[in-house]
Amino acid sequence: MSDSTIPGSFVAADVAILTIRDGALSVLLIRRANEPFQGRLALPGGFVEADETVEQAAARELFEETGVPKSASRLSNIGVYSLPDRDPRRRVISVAFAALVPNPGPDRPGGDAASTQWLPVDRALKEPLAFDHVQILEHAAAHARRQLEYTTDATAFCDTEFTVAELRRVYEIVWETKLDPGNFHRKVTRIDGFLEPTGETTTRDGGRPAALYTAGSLKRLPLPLAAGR
Amino acid sequence: MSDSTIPGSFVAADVAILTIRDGALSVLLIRRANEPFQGRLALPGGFVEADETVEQAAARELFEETGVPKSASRLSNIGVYSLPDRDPRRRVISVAFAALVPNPGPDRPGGDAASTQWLPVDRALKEPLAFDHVQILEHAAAHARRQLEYTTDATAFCDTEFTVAELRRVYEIVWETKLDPGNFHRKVTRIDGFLEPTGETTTRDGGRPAALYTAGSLKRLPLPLAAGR
DNA sequence: TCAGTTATTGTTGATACAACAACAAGAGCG
DNA sequence: CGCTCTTGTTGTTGTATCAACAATAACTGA
Repeated sequence: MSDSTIPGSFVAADVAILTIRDGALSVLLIRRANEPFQGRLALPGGFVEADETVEQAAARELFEETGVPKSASRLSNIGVYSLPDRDPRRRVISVAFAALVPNPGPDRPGGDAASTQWLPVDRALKEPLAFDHVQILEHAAAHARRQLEYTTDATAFCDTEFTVAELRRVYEIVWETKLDPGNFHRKVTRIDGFLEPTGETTTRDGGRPAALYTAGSLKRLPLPLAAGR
Repeated sequence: MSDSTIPGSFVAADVAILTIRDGALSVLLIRRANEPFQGRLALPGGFVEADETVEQAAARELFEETGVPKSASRLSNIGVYSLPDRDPRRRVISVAFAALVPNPGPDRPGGDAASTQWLPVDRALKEPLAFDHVQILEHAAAHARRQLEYTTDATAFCDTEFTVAELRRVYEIVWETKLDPGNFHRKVTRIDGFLEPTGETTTRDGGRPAALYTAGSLKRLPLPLAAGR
């Protein structure tokens, strides 16, 4: 604890805003207007202000770019990126978050319109993103995939009311697997606190009407939901 | 991304150095010599220097306090603590880590001797620790407990060579459960890459000689090791 | 009415696991 | 040396779980 030399830093919060679009896990990117990395695609982010926590800064970025209130998403810390030269100009330590949000629909970037765009994660990872954002995005995607095994976060990708099949599709897309509809249905409906039935049904996916559910209060699954077993 | 106002911060790395001592999950605490919180117990930590990452700063703290090289421990990021007033003097954002180290033996604090001490985590949590270190320690302990389910990190609490029973005791202590010796033995020895047999045996725990193992290359368990099931 | 589609529930054979029993291999002691 | 004590390791078995697949339910649209 050397209180004598105290090197100051700048702390930023960067957010990988993830959703399911057109059958693919996708991320919201912005095109940078300023140096450094002018013109490059980057994750939304900004400096942490004096009166806010890093979580609040991340939630602010999320809202500014998508209009999604923090309560309607699942925001989780995925790491700290602190290589001394990750920003060519000055030292910036970045705290990265992943935000899981429902499909925002056709195309209506909430914030500064033209400069933001959704891109499937696999394609985004091939882009020359600004800073170390390729690495951050890789970690965010891996984090989301793991998160789906142990938590109920998959519901964050769905609208407030959703069917079991819609939830199943989330897992199938993020994990890139096929899941047995019957077994999946039993599994998730049996877990107490995962899904709350609304009593309503819908036929929006065709076929027999499906019961509608909202996300329950359970956050952590008692038994992990496994892929391919 | 407001590049105009750039509020600087100080970034610190705090480390909850955990081990198994006297049958309890324990943490290394230091008694603070300076204000703020002079005289209070605190987690080891310090500011991140200009030329190092937060991980390097944490590893440096770990080595300074225990002499344990980073390679002999499992160091993992457990969160960022950034309430604006968590440090009464100036804004300090803390990146917290948990380090799992083998039992350091009777009592030989590597660093500045008299001011460091091991304390069982439950007792440490009742102390009025400096800053928000109670919260950090709570999270670190919870993190370690969860980590043991999904990863092979339990081996970090053992010496380089250890028996299956010694490993089992780690789980029993951290999870506060009893595990069936036979079933546990089968389970862990069946998992490929978890344990590497050395060919040697030991009778240091009494009874029939037990085979010695070293930690394998596997980091993440294919199936979680569950308590009470 | 019938075909098509999806939802939900049943059935079943294989598998995994917890509980417990049995056996192995040393130490200590008379 | 034989006996007991202790712990490690392997067997056995009834039960619970689960994946695979079949059957049925409830709608839409032709």
